[in-house]
Amino acid sequence: MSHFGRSGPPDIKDTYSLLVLNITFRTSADDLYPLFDKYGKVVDVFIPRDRRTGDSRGFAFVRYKYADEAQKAVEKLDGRLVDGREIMVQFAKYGPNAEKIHKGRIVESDSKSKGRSRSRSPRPRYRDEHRDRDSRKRSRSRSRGRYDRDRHRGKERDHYRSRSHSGSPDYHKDRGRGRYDDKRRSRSRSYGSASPARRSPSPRRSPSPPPSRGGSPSGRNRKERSPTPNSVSPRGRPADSRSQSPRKSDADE
DNA sequence: GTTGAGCGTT
Repeated sequence: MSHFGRSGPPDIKDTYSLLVLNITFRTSADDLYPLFDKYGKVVDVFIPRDRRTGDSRGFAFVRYKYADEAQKAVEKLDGRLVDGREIMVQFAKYGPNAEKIHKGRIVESDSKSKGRSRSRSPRPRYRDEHRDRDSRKRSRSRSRGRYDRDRHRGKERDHYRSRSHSGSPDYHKDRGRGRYDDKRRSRSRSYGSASPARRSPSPRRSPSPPPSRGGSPSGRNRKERSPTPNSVSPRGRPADSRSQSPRKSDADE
């Protein structure tokens, strides 16, 4: 039975939290308890799950009674194949008892460990090295982003929709910001990738360096505002094909 | 039914 996490935190005054990552979405605390308990005294195993779906997030927290045991479990269970997947066990960095861990310095060396000649591994993550770091980072915006975005977007949109379809300054702001960000990023990349020297042969001599953000927006702003201040729509948006021909549904909705 | 970097609840 999984009485872990359901009864809440038993006692974190003298327990060390271990973070288990890379676990399968089907792995439960009961499955990790015996595995971790074998290496030391596990006080509690908690696996954060989604409130809406109730599915595991893919990581679990294992609380050990002693640091030496926890460390041992980390070295032993870290990289262990669980449910067909290699799990990553490491000391919890953030959490309710993070302070304790930081103070106790369990990861470094304890009075108990001191006497013991334990050559702790320099944490050589062969897995990470083998795997492409870029790919990892890129894939990062998938599961998490999806959930977060879906949740936030749906809520916000619903809220606005519920209130009124007209008068949404935030909506415009959000959209403009997103687009601006994209454009800026694209340009920024071009500069460094295409030919920075050509665009900026003498950066230090240049009296007006490329404004990144807030530095001197007048450069771009003035350009749009100076030429055709009257052309701009009353809404404050320049003539745009998209805005010029709004969908009927837009007005309807 | 899917996903895969990270940090936690009664």
